[in-house]
Amino acid sequence: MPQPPTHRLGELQLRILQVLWDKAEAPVATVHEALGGSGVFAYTTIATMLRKMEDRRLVRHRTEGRSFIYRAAVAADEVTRNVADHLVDRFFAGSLAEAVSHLLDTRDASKAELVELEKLIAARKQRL
Amino acid sequence: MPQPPTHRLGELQLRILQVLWDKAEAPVATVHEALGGSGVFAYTTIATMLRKMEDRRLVRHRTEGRSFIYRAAVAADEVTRNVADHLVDRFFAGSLAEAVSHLLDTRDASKAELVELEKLIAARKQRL
DNA sequence: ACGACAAAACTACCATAGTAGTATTAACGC
DNA sequence: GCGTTAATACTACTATGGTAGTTTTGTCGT
Repeated sequence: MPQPPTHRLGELQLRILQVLWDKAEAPVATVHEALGGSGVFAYTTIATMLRKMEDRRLVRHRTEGRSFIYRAAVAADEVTRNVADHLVDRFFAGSLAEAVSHLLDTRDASKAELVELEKLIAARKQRL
Repeated sequence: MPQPPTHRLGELQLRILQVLWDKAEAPVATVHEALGGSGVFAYTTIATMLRKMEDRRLVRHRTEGRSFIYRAAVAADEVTRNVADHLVDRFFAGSLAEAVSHLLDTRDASKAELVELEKLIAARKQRL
């Protein structure tokens, strides 16, 4: 089965997946609610999107009574990895350091964050 | 002028922008060539895309003789920042450390890279 | 002046994301 | 049984990215 190209998901698709990752599984109504309810999206919008996403094998469903209970068919890690990799490749010519440098530049990291990053890196150096 | 939403550019658009960032300005033919010439894209594909991108204010052009000389209307930094921010927000709930951690996990960074990152972070700590 | 050429303009597709109204169906309460 | 309701199914439409053929136009060499 060709994994769907997860590095190019739309905004809504992502949000839907995040709900499903969070809840493991959920009927349409729950996803709809989690995304802000009818003030934000029509119920049918979510239902339609879920159906389209099932075509693309991003989610699956089982039936319970007359309801479809959906769950994600791609792992959060998987998607995150694809997106992040893609980003680093496209914008930083594959250079991790450049990518991080840019992140530090533009999100002005706090002292605490920097310390945490140092710890991360130290830990990783150990592991080599 | 509402900046165009640069965090959602297509692959080709990105590649075109990268050529223009690299060359400052260029006629269609040059962009076309830089992207691999007719073996990869028809000339008209690039021309059409550039026109669409001008509609969306991603590029601008001036006329020289009968040729359009295009240049990027969005800065590389700008776009990179938007995309990276978007990524961190969407996937890591805004946590820079989480984002970097994930990057380290999945791209198994070399020792040299880790050292470089340490330097980056040290330098940044100084600057606070 | 005229024809060749090169450039842009126009047109036309396809795919996918997003959005949502309308139709259908099926179960449940009464 | 029958109607209400809640669910999915169907349909339709907009926007955008990608792709490229066809047409028009303008300039340059002869």
